[in-house]
Amino acid sequence: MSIVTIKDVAARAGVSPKTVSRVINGEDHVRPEIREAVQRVVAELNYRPNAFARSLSSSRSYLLGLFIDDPVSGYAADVQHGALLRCRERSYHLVVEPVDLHQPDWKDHVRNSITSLRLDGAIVAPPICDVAELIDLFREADVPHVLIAPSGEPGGSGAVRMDDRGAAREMTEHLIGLGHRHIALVQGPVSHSASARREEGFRAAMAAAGIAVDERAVVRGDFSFRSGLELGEALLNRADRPSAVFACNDDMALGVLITAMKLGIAVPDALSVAGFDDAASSRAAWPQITTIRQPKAEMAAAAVDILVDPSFRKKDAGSQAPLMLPHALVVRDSSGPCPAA
Amino acid sequence: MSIVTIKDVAARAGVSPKTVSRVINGEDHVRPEIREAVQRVVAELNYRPNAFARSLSSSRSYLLGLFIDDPVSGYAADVQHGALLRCRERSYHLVVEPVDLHQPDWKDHVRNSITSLRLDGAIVAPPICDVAELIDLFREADVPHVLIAPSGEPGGSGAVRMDDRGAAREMTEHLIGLGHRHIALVQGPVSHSASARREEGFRAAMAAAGIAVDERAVVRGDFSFRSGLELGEALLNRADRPSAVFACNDDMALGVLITAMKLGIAVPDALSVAGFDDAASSRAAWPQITTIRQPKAEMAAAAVDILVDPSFRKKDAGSQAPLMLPHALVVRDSSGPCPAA
DNA sequence: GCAATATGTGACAACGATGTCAAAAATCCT
DNA sequence: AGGATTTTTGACATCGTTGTCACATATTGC
Repeated sequence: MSIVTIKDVAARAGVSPKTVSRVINGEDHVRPEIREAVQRVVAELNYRPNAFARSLSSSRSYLLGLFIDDPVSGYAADVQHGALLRCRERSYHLVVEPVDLHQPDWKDHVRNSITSLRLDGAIVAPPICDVAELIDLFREADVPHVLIAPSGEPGGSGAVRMDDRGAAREMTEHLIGLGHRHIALVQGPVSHSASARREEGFRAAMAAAGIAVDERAVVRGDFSFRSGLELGEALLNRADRPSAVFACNDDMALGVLITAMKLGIAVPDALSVAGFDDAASSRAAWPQITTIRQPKAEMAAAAVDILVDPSFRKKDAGSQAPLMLPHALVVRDSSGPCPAA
Repeated sequence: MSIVTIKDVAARAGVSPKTVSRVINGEDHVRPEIREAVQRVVAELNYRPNAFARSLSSSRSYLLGLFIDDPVSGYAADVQHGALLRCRERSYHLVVEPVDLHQPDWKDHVRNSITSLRLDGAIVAPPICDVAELIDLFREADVPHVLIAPSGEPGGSGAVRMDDRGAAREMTEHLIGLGHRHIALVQGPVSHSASARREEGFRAAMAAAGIAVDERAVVRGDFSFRSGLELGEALLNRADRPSAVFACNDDMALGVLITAMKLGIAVPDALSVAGFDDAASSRAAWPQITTIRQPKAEMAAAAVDILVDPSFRKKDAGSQAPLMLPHALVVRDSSGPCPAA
């Protein structure tokens, strides 16, 4: 027989299905000897509970949804991997749901996966963790959800984040410490709320060092390689070009780096470039890019923990402070002493 | 009431649940007027069938598994995205399952998802689509499965592939057409069966042009950026260095490109570099890398189609010829005329 | 107009687990 | 020892859908 059911196990072990169920789910009130006997039979028969039957009957789905804007990005891949492995440890499953806000029916897709799959919880990645319309969908359906690096205080939602402000400040201090005074900032898009926090950190560090920010050297990209290319060109062709560029993600930093290369500006000798994210591209560049390591996988794993942890399911969920995970400054070869200094 | 069941719809429409079921599943034998009436009620009540109940009852799970070696790679992301979107169109769901052959219990994980989730089908990405032990797991469980770009003729399994041999041949011909005679080949790892086919294509083109292959310039990497870096260094430091390097994937091509840059060798003026894959890195490099566009998302989508198509479920599944999807030569800036020519 | 066939429709029993609750067994008290 | 607990166990209903099969209603052919 190909498919082993709980009844088969029960029959073989000489107990009722319910008792087998108890053993499987690690519940109390089973005599140790019986528990062992059942476990032996489970192993013998190689029995695996049918996830659907279990979900149907228990009204828990053992399914978590990961809602992502752009599932092809490296950021998404890291987040997904972190969530996936933790789900596996907890014997949950993960369903990845791309959310394309440009499509008119994106809400239907989300509602569909919520109700049809009866998700036990949702993880919402940036930048869509800041889309109120989306979050409301989870609220309405009463689905516990954790936001990764959201903008504000997420009332009623769980949240996991890193200290974007502090990290940007550290990076800026690193550049200042190398003697740089004229530092450009390549901002991220307004839609990513982390952008604003990184800018804050940058300005805080500059202010603390008593350096005035050159406002014409604070420009805004869209986190794409291409925008880094374009903004780098604008920035580096100026007569009084900055001696360092801090880009708010690695793809843009790479764009700046390559522009410098095209223009014959040596990095890091004539120009320092810093990124943010520790994406694969920052290591596959030459020179390798100094950056901030974001705990992407760790944040996702923590989000899984929060959702799976029964204590989170209580009513006072929203009152818990957002979990803050540590980042790290990764100094590589694209940043060096200021030539003028 | 928060949860709408099929009974609610049936009651409101004045028919039996079974009839509603028929409408939902697009079955025959429902009078058009009734069908419409039911559909109206479904829309009104915003009813979504409970996926678990449906699966339990019908013994179809509407779930496909995607088995991937390294879920963080860009290749995986593209494959996953292609599969995901097609699944959505077909109203299936996708479960991503990382398979880490280094972990002793990888088989358990796979078996677990097969039996516990009752997968309707499996998609197996390279390189693990060539792992017989894994494929046997699907055979034993009688799970329809489609391999993406497998090595040999997959007896009993479905397959979707591209013409690696032809593509490599085209790329080599492109280089030869630019006047190159001394062309290096940076091979992929033996574990990736596509590697061998790409080498074949390379040799075929060279032979057809009557050019002898410099065997010392045929080296093997592991598809990583780092290996491209190292092999590039070995290749380009030789006295009689090749005028063109054809790397079997973009990451390695990027490694070669960056080595050339370090050594002060101008690309494409003094050296042409070609890649394979059309990964993001090939576009985020400078100069942008000439490469082969692999139909990654398309292969994945086709795999979904095959699995969902009932005709595939018939016994003669294996007899169908593997589906071949078109690639494209993408000429960008890293390849140019041979300087010596 | 009356069999013989199609075509709709619904009752009912699965699917394989868990929740509830009551019965049975073991343990604890004087 | 015997009643009061506590712990362990299983019968049975249930989750929300679909498969099966029988029935009711149209359609066809002669």
